Amino acid sequence: MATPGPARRLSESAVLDAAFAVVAEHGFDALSIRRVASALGVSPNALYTYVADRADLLRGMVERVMAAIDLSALETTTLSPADRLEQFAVEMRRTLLGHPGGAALIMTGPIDGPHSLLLNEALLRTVVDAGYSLDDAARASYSLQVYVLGTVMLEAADGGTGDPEREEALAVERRAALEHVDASGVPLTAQTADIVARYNTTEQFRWGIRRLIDGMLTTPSS
Amino acid sequence: MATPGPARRLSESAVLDAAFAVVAEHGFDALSIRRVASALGVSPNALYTYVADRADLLRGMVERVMAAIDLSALETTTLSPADRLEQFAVEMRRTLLGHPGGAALIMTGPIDGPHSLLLNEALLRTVVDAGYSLDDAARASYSLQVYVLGTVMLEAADGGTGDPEREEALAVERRAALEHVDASGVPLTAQTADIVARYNTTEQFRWGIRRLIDGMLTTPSS
DNA sequence: CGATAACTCTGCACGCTGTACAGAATCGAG
DNA sequence: CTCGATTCTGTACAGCGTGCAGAGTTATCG
Repeated sequence: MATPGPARRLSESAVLDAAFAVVAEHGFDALSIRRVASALGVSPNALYTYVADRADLLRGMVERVMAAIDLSALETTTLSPADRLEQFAVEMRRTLLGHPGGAALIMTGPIDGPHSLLLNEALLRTVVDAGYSLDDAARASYSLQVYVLGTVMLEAADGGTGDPEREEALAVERRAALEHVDASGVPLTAQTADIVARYNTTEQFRWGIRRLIDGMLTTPSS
Repeated sequence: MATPGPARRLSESAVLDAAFAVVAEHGFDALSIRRVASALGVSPNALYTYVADRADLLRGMVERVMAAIDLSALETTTLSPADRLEQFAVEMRRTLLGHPGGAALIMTGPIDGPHSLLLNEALLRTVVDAGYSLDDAARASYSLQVYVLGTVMLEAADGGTGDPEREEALAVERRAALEHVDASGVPLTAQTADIVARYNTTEQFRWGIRRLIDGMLTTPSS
């Protein structure tokens, strides 16, 4: 080894593993330096060898989650560019909601790590392939990310996990809750309760993202 | 008074005022029951008369922020429905980013208070006015909220406050940071650095929300 | 080989958090 | 006047991030 001192007993990767394990078992709110350390059988301050502070730990976790997103739908040339974008968006939403703490993590700070750049790059390639200018491709790429991340945030706040069964259960629950809303001030909302209850579903996500994509890919270049 | 016991020295409204004052002065991360209590010159536990717990305080604050959003653009019948939606979206983003802690607050839990319902209702009216079915109007209303809230979340994580000057300063800063990115793996991102640096600006927001709106209002009913 | 300097990890400490619990003070109703 | 409900204070506990001092381990240099 090139450096003096005792060999490290852990690695940043092991710390991240433990952090995700804590989130998976006890939930994102229970994530703490002390808990991760105890899961690793190590004193809390030992972690500061591997991460600068709690925020740095979160950055590392965000990077992991972003890396877990499968970009391959964007390269599936048998699909139209619009279909590629839609399929990728669905995949991105699914991954973020399914990953333990994924949704909570994307809200903890800027999303600008290496894997986020790669994701942006893959999106850019797809839109450019569709025949759009680089500038418009960049704007479209960001808008798509906005939509996906916004969805994930709202669904996570509502308790969603990406699991279809849970999605269905939440929709039923939400439908029941809407029965108790006073309809007098919000008649249209009351009339559309069946739709409102299903806001946080894959179908609604597809509905919106598809229209965003179509809006972006049909408007002539600015 | 109908109830026994000493008169209340505060009100939920006063507690919320103090909470926003704390956020305005010390930032959202410094918001705590104890700080709010001390700002009110009262012991921490006194707040529990007015709010059930910290989460309940946050709920109240979210409600306040949602109430601050001006819905009048949606009723401006001199504009086309699409223009009304766009103008409202811009206003909603501006309000959330400008309100102290507004962006952070919308990420703290579900957004389903009374004022959120009113906002949804006003959106529904506008889309229905444009000639769309109630069901599509509901879906469109949610999609627009997703886009606005997603934008606000990402911009807030990046340090945005809705202030145009700050927006400009952040764009310059971000442009400089992109110089140091290794362009080899992400050539298109590097080529579009001028756009990427301006992702979190009002222009980019208008670009995206307009295309979402157009995509929603031109696609025939499902 | 022995000294040195670098490095990892532990233990203690500080100030902060939300909030449970007990009790004092204050009031309206019987 | 008493009783019970209500508001607020004070104390206490378990937990948090992390600064600091020191013990132990190791590669490199004289």
